[in-house]
Amino acid sequence: MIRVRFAPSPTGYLHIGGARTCLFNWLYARNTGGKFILRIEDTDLERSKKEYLDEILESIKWLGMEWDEIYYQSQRFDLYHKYAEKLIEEGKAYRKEGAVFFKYDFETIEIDDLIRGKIVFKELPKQEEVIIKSDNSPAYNFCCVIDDALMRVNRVLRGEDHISNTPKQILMYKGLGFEVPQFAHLPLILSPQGGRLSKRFGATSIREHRQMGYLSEAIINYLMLLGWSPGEDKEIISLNEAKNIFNIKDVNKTGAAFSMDKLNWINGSYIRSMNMEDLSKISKDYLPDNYLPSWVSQDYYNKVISIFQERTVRLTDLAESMKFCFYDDFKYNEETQKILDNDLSDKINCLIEELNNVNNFIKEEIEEKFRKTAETLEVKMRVLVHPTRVALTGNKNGPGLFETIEILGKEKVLSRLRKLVEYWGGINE
RNA sequence: GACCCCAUCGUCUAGCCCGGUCUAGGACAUCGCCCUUUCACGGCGACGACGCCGGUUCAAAUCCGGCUGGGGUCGCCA
Repeated sequence: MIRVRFAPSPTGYLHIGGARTCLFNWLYARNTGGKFILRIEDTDLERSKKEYLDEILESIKWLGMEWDEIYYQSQRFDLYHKYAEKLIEEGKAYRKEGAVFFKYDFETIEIDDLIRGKIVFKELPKQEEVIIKSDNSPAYNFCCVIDDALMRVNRVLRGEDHISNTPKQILMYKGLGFEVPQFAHLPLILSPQGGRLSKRFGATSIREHRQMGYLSEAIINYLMLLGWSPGEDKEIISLNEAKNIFNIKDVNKTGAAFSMDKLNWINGSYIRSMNMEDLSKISKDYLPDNYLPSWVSQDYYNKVISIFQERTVRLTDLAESMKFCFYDDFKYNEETQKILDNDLSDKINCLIEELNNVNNFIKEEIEEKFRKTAETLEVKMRVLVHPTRVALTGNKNGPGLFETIEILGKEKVLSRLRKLVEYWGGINE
């Protein structure tokens, strides 16, 4: 049975790269019917924080993954010390400057990487490696080897940045008398410019992306596409579908640059495909406190959401774009004012009258009235449409005007149109 | 600098393992057209890549070598 693990260190929030490593481990385990282990590498007591730990666990779950076993290195210090003692007794390690060093002889090391094939190290920069630090805490490479061996991890999938750790670790496996697992080094996720994904590039944590209005399905979908392809020109794919066809052999070797544009596209695509109930519910998590006036009914809210659904890229966009549906007190801005340069009071007054006569206030009837009015006044539809949109929404573009009118309702529509006429009156005085 | 990894459109990729089906396919982005009351969605189209040099071969994006370029690691961090 295949046993893989994701081993985050709770010294920061779960970032994009970590999430992708976690994802590929998860996919590999689920595809093969193996086990997915989570190991918290909290040996750095100084930098490890409970806050980070909680967030990492939360993010993994939020992304839709679950683990079969979880371990904490901070609870296993005795174990590491025991093995260190054993190595000392066997003459494979020694104490020096208050620390314990593992010593190894120069030796050619071969890694048979599942993704890269054979990797050969002809020499190593050092002949010793700290395994117990002078403050008595165990060092990374040592814990990693002991845990992977004891947890019976037989496939180690990790970032390419760990390739250079691998020969040291193999030497430790051998020194400890453990069986060496198979390794697979995943390509790195690079910044949009191609360099290292770091602070320079705005948001790196999953948490931040969630806060920015990205859906977990979109993030996970996008991450999957970085270094792996489901084939058949498929781009939108769920975690569940992916787990059925994932194969470690199909993973690329090349680093992949992170593209916000593509993530945005995928996110929009998922938003568009959501059902009303789900979108309505989740969208509320992204509204500022006390954003919705008390008079707003669920039915009205849903209708509003429905006209914005196909033009929403991130859930956080909604609060701003929907504003005119809940508030009357918007101003015509500089850009929209240009559309109101011509005083069309007479024409808009006709329109007000016509709309006032609509009994069944639905978009078909409303459109009908618009066409009729335009025809009577011998003007193009656009002459009426554009100023009306500005009067009703404050913006020069947005959802279809007739459905917007239907949703706003006769009362709001007429009062906002009258306000426009007043505005023109004010200018002319 | 040493060691290691990588190399197809601007970006993510398909194809490469098993050479001919590739005048290299798809997606994002960009641009244009259509739909249309605007934006968006959708549809159609354009732009756009096998890094370079050698070798093997009747034939190379595909195999081999070198070069160049990019990336990673060189912590008593993980």
